[in-house]
Amino acid sequence: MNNTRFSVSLHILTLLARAGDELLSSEQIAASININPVLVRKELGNLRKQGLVASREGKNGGSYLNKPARDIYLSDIYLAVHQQELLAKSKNKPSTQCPVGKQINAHLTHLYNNVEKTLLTQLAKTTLRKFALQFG
Amino acid sequence: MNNTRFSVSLHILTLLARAGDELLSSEQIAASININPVLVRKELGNLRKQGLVASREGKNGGSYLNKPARDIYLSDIYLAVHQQELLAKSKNKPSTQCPVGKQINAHLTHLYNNVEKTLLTQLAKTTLRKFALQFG
DNA sequence: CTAACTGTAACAAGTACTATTACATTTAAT
DNA sequence: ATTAAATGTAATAGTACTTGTTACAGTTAG
Repeated sequence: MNNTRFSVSLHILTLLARAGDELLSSEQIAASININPVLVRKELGNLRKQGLVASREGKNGGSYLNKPARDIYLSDIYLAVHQQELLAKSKNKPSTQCPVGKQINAHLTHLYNNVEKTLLTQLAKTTLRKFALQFG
Repeated sequence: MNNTRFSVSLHILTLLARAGDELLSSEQIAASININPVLVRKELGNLRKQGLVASREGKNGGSYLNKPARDIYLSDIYLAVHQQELLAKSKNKPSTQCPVGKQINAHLTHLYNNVEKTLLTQLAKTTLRKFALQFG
């Protein structure tokens, strides 16, 4: 799993969960994560596309959770971040001559799908609310 | 999980499992994967360090499994590949001012450790023998 | 003693990730 | 209305990571 993007998204969502009704600007969020505000806005854009957050433009604008933190599962965040990669197929082109080479991608895909299913089940056991409550 | 290296290692080991007593050269393996032989030798070096394969230098040299394929679990391969990363800590430095920023790494680490444990359990359910047999 | 390998290091090329700059657009508040 | 503070997004630059290549010393079979 792409640790960086998942971590950033979870960090963002944790801040929003704790902010409640208050909107947070990309600058405030970026300060906590210590990354560039534009990256935050990009991740927010993705999370928005997945329906997890909403944003208000203009002065005093910012972002907030689009549904209660108890209804957001960590698996949702994983999926939001990995949506793209899941579709992207591997670029390696093993030999079509070799019996292993020509079948390996199919078998790897099958294996990865199973692993991912397990991983999602595991992540679905924790909600954003539960995660955010850890911070006291 | 770093798909590329895991895929390469599993590919290598599958070839070796099917080769039985016959040694395979890095060139033969590279041809099946369609990557550079030096990368194969690097991965073999790592797998050797983990005790999964052994190699013989010199003419007619090559590599072979260091234990029966039925005693190699896919989790062993995962661990062999990720040994380094597991130790490498994240380079992101969140704000120490923010209550979320200053604790997030600890919580993320805890979460990732749990996820990884699950993942290993899942991978431990399949042996290299079983995986290799799929290729008929 | 030669040919065919491995093992490694050093470097190059390619790719992906992250940061930065820039700016059009939107909205709140005065 | 005008200004100030945001978002949204594109384009570009810089950096880091991955993969490929070259080179060569060491090893072993025949």
